[in-house]
Amino acid sequence: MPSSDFLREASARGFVHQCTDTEALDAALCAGTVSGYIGFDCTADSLHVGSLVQIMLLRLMQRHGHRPVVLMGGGTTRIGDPSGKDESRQLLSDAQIARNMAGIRRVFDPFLAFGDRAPAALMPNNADWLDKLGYIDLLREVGTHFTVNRMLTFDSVKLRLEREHPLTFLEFNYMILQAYDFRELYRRHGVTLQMGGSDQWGNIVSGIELVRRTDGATVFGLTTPLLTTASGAKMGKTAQGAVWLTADRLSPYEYWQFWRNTEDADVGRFLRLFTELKLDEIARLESLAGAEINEAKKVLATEATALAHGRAAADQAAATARAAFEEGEAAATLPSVRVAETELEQGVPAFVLLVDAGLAASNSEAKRLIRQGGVRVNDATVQDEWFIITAAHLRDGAIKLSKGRKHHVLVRAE
RNA sequence: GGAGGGGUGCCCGAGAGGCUAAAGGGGACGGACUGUAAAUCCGUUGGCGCACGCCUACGUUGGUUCGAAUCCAACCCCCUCCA
Repeated sequence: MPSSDFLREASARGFVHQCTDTEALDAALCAGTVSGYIGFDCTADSLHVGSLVQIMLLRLMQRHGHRPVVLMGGGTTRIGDPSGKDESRQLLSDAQIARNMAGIRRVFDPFLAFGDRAPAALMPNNADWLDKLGYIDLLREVGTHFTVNRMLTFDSVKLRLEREHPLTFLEFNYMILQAYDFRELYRRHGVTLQMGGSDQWGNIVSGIELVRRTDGATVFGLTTPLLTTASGAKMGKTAQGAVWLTADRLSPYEYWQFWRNTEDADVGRFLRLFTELKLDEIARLESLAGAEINEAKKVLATEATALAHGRAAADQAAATARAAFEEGEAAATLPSVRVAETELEQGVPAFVLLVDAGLAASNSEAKRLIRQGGVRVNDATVQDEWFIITAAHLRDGAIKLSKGRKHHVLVRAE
């Protein structure tokens, strides 16, 4: 059992997959403030739940008085992470990267305190040092510490070679750049811990060794488990796409819904990782049997939403869902679309409204949905694919349009 | 630079002149069953005011043909081996 608060809670909550030296890290955490970092690529202007474990881990550090460091991969993104498959990654412009970085910064605001609070979070950008690197200098100074023999043994490399999938030299160099990042953060900010997903293990270890060889310092690495749902699916994909952490990409209500629809078997694990409820409370919630566990899912949804979007938005999302699902009412806070009043008075085919409301991608799809009995207007199933919706369907100024059991949109006249 | 293999729908992957809007699987969506869960079963899965019609689609551009994802040419990209 680790004696540092941070490590003890991190392992109890399921954040720890592997650690380079648990005891020594634990001792360092007990001795004083530790700065730990996780790197993020700047390939989009927001992050999705796929990164949430890492974000929560940084937050956990800060809660226990340590300094979280968010490394923006401004430099590495200029090259483009080659780990994707055959897709030709389009190079992002510097302006786009800058924009993405600003967007990602926003993601962290609710999770970390950057200001002047004691161990304020930092957000350096590796472009600050990578851009200036001279190739020959790097080879002489860093390259000598890496043996190809060793590099070939890393899983990321080995798997590729075994499966006879191409591995570009650029990709092969990635671990060197990442190792360089670690050393740079150690030198600039005294960062002694790198965290990341379990797939980062090799890269992290490389950094640790580089720091030890060139600077004679002992630094640590810690990885989080790879997250999949209990039924094996990748975390964070939903009908509409990725589950984004910012409201401009995904509304708090939909974010809440995502967590509400967690599989039974994942509830306990997710409560530990993605909420800050006490562990005994979580134990109680996850032990709920049968339909009771829905209560736990609601708590999970509300707590997780509160972290990303604030308590008020989370409560409102919960209330909206309660009204829509448990009372069968059209809560005024459901997502809504506006339609011209005149149009509504003349009557609009239901399939057209479905498309306008974003519930269907095309008229064909909308009609298909109706044919399959998946569409309801004010909770009455639409039978005819040419069904016309008129102002007469308005209830309190809105029409509740539903697709399937879970998707509701209010159509308002204007 | 040389030799060979390949680029198909959201993804994987069949097809090798008309019967192909393109098998099969995955994913996704809808329905049934439920608990806004999982598993299971059924259905759907290019667009178009849309049932036998039109348009768009098998790397790109041209060509052969009554007719091309399928044949030919050039080009682009990827992979393997050789130099």
